[in-house]
Amino acid sequence: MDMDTPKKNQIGTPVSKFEDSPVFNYINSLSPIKPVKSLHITQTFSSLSFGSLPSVFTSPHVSSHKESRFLRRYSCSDPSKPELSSENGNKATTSEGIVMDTAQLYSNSSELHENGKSEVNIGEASVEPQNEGSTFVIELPRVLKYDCGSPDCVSMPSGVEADFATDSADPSTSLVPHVPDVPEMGSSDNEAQFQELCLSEERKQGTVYDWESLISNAADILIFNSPSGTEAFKGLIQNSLEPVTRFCTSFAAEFSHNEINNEHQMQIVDPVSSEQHNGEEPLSQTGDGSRLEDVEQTQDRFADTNSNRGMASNQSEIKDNEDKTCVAFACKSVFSLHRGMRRRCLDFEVAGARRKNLEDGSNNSSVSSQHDEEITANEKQPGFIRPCGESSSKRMLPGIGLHLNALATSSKDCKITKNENLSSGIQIRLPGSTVSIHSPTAGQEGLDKSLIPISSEIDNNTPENGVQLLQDASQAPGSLTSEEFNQNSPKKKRRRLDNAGETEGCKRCNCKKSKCLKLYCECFAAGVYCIEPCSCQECFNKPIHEDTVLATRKQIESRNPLAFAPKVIRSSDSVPEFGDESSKTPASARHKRGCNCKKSSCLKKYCECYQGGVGCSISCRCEGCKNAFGRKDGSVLTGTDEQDDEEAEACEKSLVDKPLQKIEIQNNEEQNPGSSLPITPLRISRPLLPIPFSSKGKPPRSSFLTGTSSSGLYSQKHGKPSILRSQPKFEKHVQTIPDDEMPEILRGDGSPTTGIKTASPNSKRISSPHCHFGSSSPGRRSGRKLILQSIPSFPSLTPQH
DNA sequence: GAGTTTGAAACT
DNA sequence: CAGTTTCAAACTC
Repeated sequence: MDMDTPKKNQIGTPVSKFEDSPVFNYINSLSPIKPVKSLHITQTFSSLSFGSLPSVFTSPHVSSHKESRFLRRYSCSDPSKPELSSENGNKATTSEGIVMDTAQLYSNSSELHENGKSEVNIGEASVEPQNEGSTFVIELPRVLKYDCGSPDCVSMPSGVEADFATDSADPSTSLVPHVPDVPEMGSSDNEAQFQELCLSEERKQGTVYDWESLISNAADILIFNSPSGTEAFKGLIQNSLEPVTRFCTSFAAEFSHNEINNEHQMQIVDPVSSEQHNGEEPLSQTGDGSRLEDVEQTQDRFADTNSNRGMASNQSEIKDNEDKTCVAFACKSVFSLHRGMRRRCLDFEVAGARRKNLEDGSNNSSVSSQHDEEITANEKQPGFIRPCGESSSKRMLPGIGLHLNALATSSKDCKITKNENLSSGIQIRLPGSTVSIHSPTAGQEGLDKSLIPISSEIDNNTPENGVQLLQDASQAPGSLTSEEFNQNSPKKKRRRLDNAGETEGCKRCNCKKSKCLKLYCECFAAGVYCIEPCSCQECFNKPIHEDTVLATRKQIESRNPLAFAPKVIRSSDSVPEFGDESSKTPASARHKRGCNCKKSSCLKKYCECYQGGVGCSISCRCEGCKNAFGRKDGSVLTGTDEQDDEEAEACEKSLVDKPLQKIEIQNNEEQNPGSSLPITPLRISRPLLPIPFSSKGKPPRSSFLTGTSSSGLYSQKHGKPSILRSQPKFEKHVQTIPDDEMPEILRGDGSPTTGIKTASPNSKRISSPHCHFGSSSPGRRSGRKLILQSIPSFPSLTPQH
């Protein structure tokens, strides 16, 4: 809970920044009109949200005509899109001028990017140069909105929230601030869109919550601004049971709201864009049915554009049922929120079960109920999380912190998920989808579908997904990831299977003598109870022996307070996802204690650093370190060109994969240090990879959440709060550097390695291009824009993975 | 699936 | 803190 408040606070600060920014002022000055529009928006928003929504639900296709908008919207915040569209359409009728403008803006922006099709543009991440205010403005607002909503987004969200609150008063202002941010977030509109898409889920989570809260209570709107993001989430969760309509409505309202604002801004900013829109407007304004089609088309386009990436699945889902999408969004949001909780297991199996459940009776309620149950369970179980078998979510919460490490180590799951995310360019969203998977929300078909593919990917790279995954892997930096993903080898298969099992339940242990009461046991170390899949003997790590488990845990902690803390600590950079993230990023994730490898050259999972997807640091005592994620020397694989390339790829990929791990890693405290620490680009880069997730938002969050709870189990008690924490943490990370060790480690990492023992020549790290983020860590913000631009579409897609 | 290797965890 | 033992995962065959 507390965590949430900090986030909000942080958010608030960003907003202020925007307002303070000259750009913001300029915009304000420009927009006398804006206020009026804003008014409309707000009005429409409220009215639409409530009134229009029902219709939307009834007719899923209500989507607005303006495909471009929707596309973006879909891309950005998929679930809400339909609703929004519908609402937008309504709004359009009501306030045609505004709506049209927005549509034009979108279209224009798209045209600007590519002469034509907004979709294409959307798909394309690039277009940095385009930056004409119009384009950016359009997308940005969305992004901002989404970001705003999402707790994850530190800067952005905060800004958004603030804007949101302010919007009621001055939409223009809110918009303005966003614009500047947008460029940072995504160099181009497309990128922004992608990011939005990717992040959308995560953001959605946050946003959704906010929206819901808004819907439920007008006062809730204020909530955005209010620090109590957590509350909003809770409300969402609880509300999840409530008719999805609220979500939809809320989404629609928000979207309309955002769109309107954007439109206004856009218009103000670019008269030209408005003109272009005018030409397009007629189309967009077509009846609602057209809107639906448009939406679908846009989605399709999206899918097409992103098909290579693997987005299609998600989009298809959306297409399937707009209403469902609404629900899905809600679910996703909920899931995303819970991700951290569940993440521990990331159990695909569980997810599948959940999916099934969702499908069967899939209902938000189910989800919420699950969450509730989980929560309750968590509360009941002080320390440990149940294994996958049990309510994974519950487990996740408590044990997340520990699990994170373990999970990270187990990276398999994480990687898989990451891959998945990556695989679907838009896929980035996939993460969300993955989330959805986990989430009980599965009620939605779309979600289910997404989930299924994902699962398939996870299990085996299913043809579709698999291909994508492969591609992704190829694309993805992480040579490692590719390896893991590709794992067609029997072993790999095993792992997958195991992972599947693990993911289902989490990791499986095979303890024979430790009774699963020592850190030897991954389950115990992760703060999770052993479950069926475990092959352990004489296991005491079960709820039945809760007392024993807790007592043992205490003992171990008394010896080493950080024994259950995530082994891998990420720098806050990773967290910063949002726009900044990439730029900020160079997350320097490091192993807390460092490894002591002598024969594995830190190239095998024997090495905890490698297993955790992080580079070795000064703290490592390894010999002949060749850690692909970064050598303790500080050189990141630079030594070998291959490695470099791989690293570069890996950076992105690994980031994708690692994000989970990284997520895991982060304890609030620990994270902070990392942020502060200068990161070696290479190391950071990969570690940063996770950050991309952050950009994607969800993964990081969950990870963060999980990670945040250094003592996942215990943290679980706080459960939700932990999630909230996670978000705040990101921001905080940078600022705060709580942990003793972590910071040091990170620092050590950041600093060129002393190469204590390493026999290998320590080559200075070569800041691999991929590491962009990492390099920029110090001056994150300043570099953001550059980074975004520099970032390949791929990264942007994944939203930083 | 059995056996080996490896390095962390635990112990002294 | 260093050295040794124990342990279970990772890996190989």
